[in-house]
This record gives sequence, C-alpha cells and structure tokens, in this order.
Amino acid sequence: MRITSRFTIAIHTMLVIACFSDERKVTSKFIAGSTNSNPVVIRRLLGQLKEAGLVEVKKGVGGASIIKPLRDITLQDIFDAVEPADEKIFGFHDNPNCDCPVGKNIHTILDGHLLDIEQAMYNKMRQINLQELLEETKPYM
Amino acid sequence: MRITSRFTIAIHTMLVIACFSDERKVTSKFIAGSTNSNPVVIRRLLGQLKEAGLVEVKKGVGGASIIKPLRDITLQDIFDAVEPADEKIFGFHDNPNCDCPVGKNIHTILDGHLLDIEQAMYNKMRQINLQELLEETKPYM
DNA sequence: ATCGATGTAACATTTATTGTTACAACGATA
DNA sequence: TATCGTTGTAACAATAAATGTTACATCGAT
Repeated sequence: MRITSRFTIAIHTMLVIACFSDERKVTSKFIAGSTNSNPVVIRRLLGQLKEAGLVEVKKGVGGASIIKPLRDITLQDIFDAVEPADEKIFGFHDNPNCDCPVGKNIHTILDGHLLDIEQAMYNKMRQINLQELLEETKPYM
Repeated sequence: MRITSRFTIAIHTMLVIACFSDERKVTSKFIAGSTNSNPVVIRRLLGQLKEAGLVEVKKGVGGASIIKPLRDITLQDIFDAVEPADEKIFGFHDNPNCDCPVGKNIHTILDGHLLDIEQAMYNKMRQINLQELLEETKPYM
C-alpha cells in the first residue's frame, strides 16, 4: 500500500515557499535541503505544482513563489497536482475471470464503493488548506 | 500512489468463498482462477485472512470458508487483514532537516491531518459489509 | 499408499519511486 | 558580452515493493 512521499514532500515544499519566499530566493536546492531530498526531484515536483497553477518558478535567476491565496490551496489541490489523476488510489487485479459470476461482475460490484472511499478521503483533504498549516508552522519560527 | 491490489483480490476472494463454499470446495487454485492470480499468492492472502479471524482453511483436504457473520465483516476488516497495520497509508520523506523550522516541525504539523484523512477513509470502509456485497453479486449468478 | 491440498521458503520478475549525473538554455549582472 | 547560479529535462542507476513461480514437506481423507 502507500501513497507516495511525493505528497508530503509537496506539502513540505509549499510550506517552505510560503515561509521564506518573502525574505529569500527559494531555489530547488534550498527546498531539497529542508526536505532532505534532491534538487532534481524538487524541480520535477515544482514542475507539477506549476502545471497545476499553484506556484511560479523564475527561470534563469531562480526561485519559486506561490501564486494563489493560501486559503484557497487545499491538500486536495496538492494531491491532485502531484499524483496523476488517471491512476486510481486502489489498485485492481487485472482480467478477473469472466467465466465466474464473481470475476465477471467484480468491477460492477466494487468500483462504486471504492470511489466512495476515495471521495471520503478527498472530502477531508479539501478541508485542510495551506493558510491553516502556515499558521500552525509560524509559532515554531 | 496506490493501495495494493491485495485489497481488491482479498475482497474478491471473500466473495468467491461466500458464493461457493456451500456447493463446492473452494481451494486456492479455484480462487486463483477467478481472480486471475496465483494459487500461492492466494494461499498467502488466505493466511492473512485466517490470522484476522475471518476465514478458516482446512489443511490436507483443502477448502476455505468464512467463520464470521457476513454482516459483521466490513471492508475495513479486510483492509486491516491484508495491509500491515504498521505501514501508514501516507508515505513520508525521511529525515527532514532539523535546522529548518519547517523541516523540524513538519511531522508535528502534518501527522494529525494525515491521520484525519486516513480516518475518513476508514469510516467509509466500515460502512460497507460483505453481506451487502454478496447481495449485489447474487443477481448475476 | 495414494491423492489433492496447504503452508512456506526461496527465488524471479516486474514496476514504481527516488536519487544522480549531465547539459542546454535562461536571465541577471558586472 | 562573459560569467554565474539557476531551471528544465533527459538518461540512467539504485532501491524497494508487489506479484508470480518453483519446489517441497506435510496434512487428512479415502
């Protein structure tokens, strides 16, 4: 099981940008330093966050910043940005046997329920926004 | 991302047992046939379901059966049975940098929220039981 | 004794994530 | 216009986990 650490790295990244982009240039190297990751990995990830319209990154001179009100960026936005939408959360075994009444209909039976479970997750993710997280971070700074 | 297909295979397996264990011996080979998986994989999985007190498997003669009222087996029970409890659903990057206020406190900030999201998922899983799924299956038989 | 089945170990295969090296292109600046 | 640190991206390496496979001792019924 397991949802990739890309997700938590992405949240961490957004928080670093939110905290520091006023006072210094936030480069992929700087973020990699805080997340204990790798600059290239971070650049890939920033690419996805950019694609999703959450951040902008200055070419040449460098540095990332957030281009949407923090209050309007939820964990779901970040999740969707870094986890490809086509890939379902629940893996499914391939080619269940059509000659068996269970195998033949397992998707009909399960898909809706699995979607419900995903939705429950999404709903909770939508309730948590970056502004909140930033406020929980500030006391430590 | 992605939660292993072990979960859907396990649900599928439980449904096959529920449907057929009255009329025939449900062996790992039979289940592997319906799920398009492998008998050894299924035996491993049955071992986990057995461990969790959901099924029993006859040694020697063979065949699995469910030993709990279907109404009392929810998708969460199956999930817990096959996905090791110690492994969190959300992967987390290792050793975030303690010299950065974000890195130092990222767990304090995030862990609770991630748990909330997991809980939302679990709550929904708990609302779906095998009896229900069996009833959705029967019309196809 | 034989038969089909389980439980388990050991290993192979596949796939995804994560890390790394390399480099062209970029934009500011001296 | 030469230099500098940076980005974006490709290509590849390393790691890890899931899944499939082979093999075999053991079991229980007949």
